[in-house]
Amino acid sequence: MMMTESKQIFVEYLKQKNLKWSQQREFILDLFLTTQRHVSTEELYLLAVKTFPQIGYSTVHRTLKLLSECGLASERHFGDRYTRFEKKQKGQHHDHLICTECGTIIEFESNKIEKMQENIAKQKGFKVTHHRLELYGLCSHCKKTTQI
Amino acid sequence: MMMTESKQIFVEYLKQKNLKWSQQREFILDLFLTTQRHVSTEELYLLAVKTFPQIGYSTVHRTLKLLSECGLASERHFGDRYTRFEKKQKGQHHDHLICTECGTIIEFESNKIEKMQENIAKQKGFKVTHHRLELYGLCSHCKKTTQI
DNA sequence: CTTCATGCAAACTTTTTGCAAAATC
DNA sequence: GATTTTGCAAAAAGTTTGCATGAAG
Repeated sequence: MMMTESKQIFVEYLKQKNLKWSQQREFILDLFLTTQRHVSTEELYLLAVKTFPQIGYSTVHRTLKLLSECGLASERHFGDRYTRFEKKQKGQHHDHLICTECGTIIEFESNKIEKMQENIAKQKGFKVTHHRLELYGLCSHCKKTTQI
Repeated sequence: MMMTESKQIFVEYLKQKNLKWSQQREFILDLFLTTQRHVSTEELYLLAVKTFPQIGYSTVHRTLKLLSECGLASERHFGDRYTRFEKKQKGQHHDHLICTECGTIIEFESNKIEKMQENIAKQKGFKVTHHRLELYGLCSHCKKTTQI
């Protein structure tokens, strides 16, 4: 079995909780790691079925929940009503640019903005633990094609 | 009938769409305007029932949708699975500080941050139409009480 | 008196759960 | 062999819709 760092974390988490390693769990983890960042359960399920036809929706769903629990994924909501799962790499925070036309999601980070956020929070007496910043608009491609 | 500016906008919108003014619609608009900013349909319905016992959930829901359509409200998702409705005042944009302990939501705005967002978007070729910035953490009150 | 809104209940959508059969330890 | 997982189907949780009745224009 190929043992990436993520897989080790997952295996370790399962062991610690007296849960079992399974073909499906390994398959879903691998698939999740190779997809674009922001999949819904539905999307990952549809992908999974292609190479693992008998797999169940709930298995995918429960595995994604497990991945969230052990810190490999985090759940996000981008305005539609799907829960999306994002890969979480240790210490790597980023924000999102989202194209409202084609759905493209680009990641970015800005220390300057984060500093300012801290300042604002301090003014209001808040201690920030995390944040979310999303810029919605048209990507370079859609900007051209939707011009009249 | 007391005619606030919001009410005029709503009445105008209904007229234009050949829809009717009704007791319920007026009541729900008034109630919505006097609540804290971020109510879900459920929350507003429960409030409404207190003084208008026979009112229906779907009436509340449909009225909130109408308010969104005519620009008096906008739909938001804050991570839980409720859709929340926020009052929208013309030209007034703001972001949110959210206490993860007690749920308090404080609004703020920062032109500096918005300028920086524009810069970043420009670098990536994006044309930003709107954005959302949420800072999660502990408010001044909860910061104290959760300290060990 | 015609058309639209209401309130109910039922349908939908997405997420979650119960359970018998199967896989893991 | 005992215990957990799986995949199904059914339940939950939130949102949306169809329809007979009642209100608005």
